[in-house]
Amino acid sequence: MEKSPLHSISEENYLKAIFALTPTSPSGVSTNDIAKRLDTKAASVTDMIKKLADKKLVNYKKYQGVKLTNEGRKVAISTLRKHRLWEYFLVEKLHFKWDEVHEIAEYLEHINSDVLINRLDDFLGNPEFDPHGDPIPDKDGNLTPHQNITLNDLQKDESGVIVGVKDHSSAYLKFLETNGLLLGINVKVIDIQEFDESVKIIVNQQNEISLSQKASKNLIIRKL
Amino acid sequence: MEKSPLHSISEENYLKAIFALTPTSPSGVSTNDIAKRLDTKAASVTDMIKKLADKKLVNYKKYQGVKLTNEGRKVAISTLRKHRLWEYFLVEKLHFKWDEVHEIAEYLEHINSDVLINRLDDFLGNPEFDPHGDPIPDKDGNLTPHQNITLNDLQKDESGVIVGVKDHSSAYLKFLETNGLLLGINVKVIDIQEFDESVKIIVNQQNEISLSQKASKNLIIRKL
DNA sequence: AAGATAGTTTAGGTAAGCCTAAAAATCTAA
DNA sequence: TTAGATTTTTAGGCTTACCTAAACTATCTT
Ligand SMILES: [Mn+2]
Ligand SMILES: [Mn+2]
Ligand SMILES: [Mn+2]
Ligand SMILES: [Mn+2]
Repeated sequence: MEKSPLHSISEENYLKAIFALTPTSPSGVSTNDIAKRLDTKAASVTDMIKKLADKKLVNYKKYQGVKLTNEGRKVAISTLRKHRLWEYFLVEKLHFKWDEVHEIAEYLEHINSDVLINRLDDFLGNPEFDPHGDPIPDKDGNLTPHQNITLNDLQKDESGVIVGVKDHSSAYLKFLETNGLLLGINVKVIDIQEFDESVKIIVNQQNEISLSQKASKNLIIRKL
Repeated sequence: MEKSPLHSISEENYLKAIFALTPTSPSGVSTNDIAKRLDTKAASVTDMIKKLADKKLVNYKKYQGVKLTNEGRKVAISTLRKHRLWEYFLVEKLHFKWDEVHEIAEYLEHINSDVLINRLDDFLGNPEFDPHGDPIPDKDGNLTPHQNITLNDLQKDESGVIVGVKDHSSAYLKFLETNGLLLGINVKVIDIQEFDESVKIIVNQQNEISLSQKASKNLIIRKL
């Protein structure tokens, strides 16, 4: 008798997607949004939602969108924990760049062994944030949510420290890296253009660069 | 357009099983042997063998058993490399015992990223042997085969060093551990019972213990 | 309030990887 | 050398996770 996993890889990916989309659709995540995020078709999403509802991982009423149950949220957070710990491992121990780790972690996150992930956590020194500044849930599923102030919210002459990114695309992360915009770096807004909301900033009290609104609204900041 | 892996997890497991069974059935590995090793049914094996033959990973003639092609052997060895490197990681970095790592490595071995596995290899210091004494293939697929002399082959008063195990079961590994029979340990045969081929040995020039033939023929030795 | 449109579900189908039961091939041993 | 046993293959089914096309529901526009 082989012990089969409680949740399939697909189920875990759906739960994680619903969890991620919940803040912007708290009244119910739509079929289409899930389909877009998982690069699949709406009909497939409806299929899977029914299975998740049968397993009591989501609450679902036709045409009303979907919400995680407590149990579903637990699975999503546990998957996030694994994803972020593996990302941290890849960057800190195997010297990957922060734009190279997401895809590999998409696979590693589905290795389900509590012993494994807790030992990895200890081996890494119980890190609080992943390489993109996202908080790593602890083994009891506690997740300190990000503050949501971005560079775009700063006024002229205000400064802050980079603590995370909202856009995890390789293109964006590479762009940040070439401009020295890494976690922990100090930024000060010295000018804001009205017409396109682009900002001129000083990076680390040294270089002066200018960022589009799209770039600045994806950079999470702790105000100083 | 998602890039889908060249070989499925199932395909990799079949290729690994065929590779492992080849030494004892060089003229062709039988359907039943594969089924037993993978804990599946003969009919399922026939299905998969056909798929592998279509992909030119094995040569197959009905009722004649199956042999790996060069390409198939490459995939098998690459999977072994991953399996053994992850086992080494689990024992050396996460402090698992040697009897606890196999199952987890069964999953980790299917994460297919050359960059990942080569960086892991470097991080671990390019180990040559896994926690069970099995050789780890290098990145070009070179695999130094084990010598096959076991404790059972030693004559009275001969001694050797433990370099591996043939039986990887948790029961056997735990038994060895409680008797101090670990890799690198010195053993000397001081008596052999004719009637049941059990041996009395001295472990590490200290403890005297007695081993059944079943126990001694699964312990790989380098003669001194 | 009705029709157009956008979003969602259903219907029906596919491929992978497994299964049981039955048929066919091969091996073994008298 | 041939009957019986064993092994292997085939036939037909199942589940998961996808898909397209068509039908349905909800929402927006006039
Ligand atoms: Mn994933
Ligand atoms: Mn991340
Ligand atoms: Mn495996
Ligand atoms: Mn091993």
